[in-house]
Amino acid sequence: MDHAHESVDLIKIGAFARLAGTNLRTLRYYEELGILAPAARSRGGFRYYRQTDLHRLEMIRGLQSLGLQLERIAELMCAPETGQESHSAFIGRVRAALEEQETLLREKVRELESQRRSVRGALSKLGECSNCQHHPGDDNNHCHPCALTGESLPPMLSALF
Amino acid sequence: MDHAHESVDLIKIGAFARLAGTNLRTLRYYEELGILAPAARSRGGFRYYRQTDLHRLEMIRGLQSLGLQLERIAELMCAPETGQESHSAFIGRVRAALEEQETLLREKVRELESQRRSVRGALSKLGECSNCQHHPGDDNNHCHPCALTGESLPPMLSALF
DNA sequence: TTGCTCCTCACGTCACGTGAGGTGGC
DNA sequence: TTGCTCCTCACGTCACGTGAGGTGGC
Repeated sequence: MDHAHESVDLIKIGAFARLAGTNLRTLRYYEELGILAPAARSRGGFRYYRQTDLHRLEMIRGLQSLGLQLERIAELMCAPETGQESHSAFIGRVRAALEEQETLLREKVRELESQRRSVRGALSKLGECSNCQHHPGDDNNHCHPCALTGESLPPMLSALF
Repeated sequence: MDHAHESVDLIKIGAFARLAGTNLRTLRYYEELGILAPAARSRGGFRYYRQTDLHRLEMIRGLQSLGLQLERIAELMCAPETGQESHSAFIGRVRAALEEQETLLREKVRELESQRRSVRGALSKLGECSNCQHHPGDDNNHCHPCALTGESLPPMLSALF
């Protein structure tokens, strides 16, 4: 348990947090939930992390940014030591986790690209608005429909008018 | 204030939430923060929303999924009625909000594409692992480096080994 | 009038943020 | 020994979740 001094690349929580762009509280919370445990503890209770655990942390952060809760992330990324498990079963779990993430990433990218098209559409319509004497307000139903074209506004403009 | 019955397309909070795929608590919270106010209230206090406000809600949700806090979203999407403001100043604010969103979307998509390449790399390497007799564990430094190739694992595999 | 929807508190939760007060490590 | 880092509580916060108890609307 206490071989911090004999291992090669263990670093303390502060350095680990800096390298990862996060902070101490978050790392302690992840340990509490069993998502990311330090490789060792010193006699005094100091946490020591492996540099390779930076990749694990990056994966956790990536899954969080996709909207997953930490409990779900813990399931997907559960430690290898789940009882006595065959090699192929372990590989299967890893593959399933990666494929799940792939699916989520694909869907999210599609969603964001669609949002982006919507924003671009609004920006291009906004070019006309700057040369228009009509103001969005209660009187003209917030420019719905547009007085120039008679068409309804792009959704992202409707959101702001 | 109380012209719910004379307006055309006002709907109650339940129908609005269903159409938007959200719930009542969230809508009430957005009103409390001043991000999304109902167009009208009935005598009894019932909230009435415009269908066009669905677009506003979608924009809020989109910005949230990019990691923005509601306070920041409130600033970006602040209502037109900010004192006496010129037409061009208002258009300028709208353009700034849309351009900010465009930038955030562009960056996020790049980030997700990069994550996706990383996941794909891990999945392809995992094909080799299923035919390998080595197990990741404390004894072999969790397959770091890989016993077959001598190279370090793809980050997303390192995260799970 | 009945039933469904909506109302306002108000306490709970998740993922941390932020000190208080104390100790470890080179 | 000094200074910086780390430790464990523990209360606060943001964005809601989830009832309790009561009233509005067709």
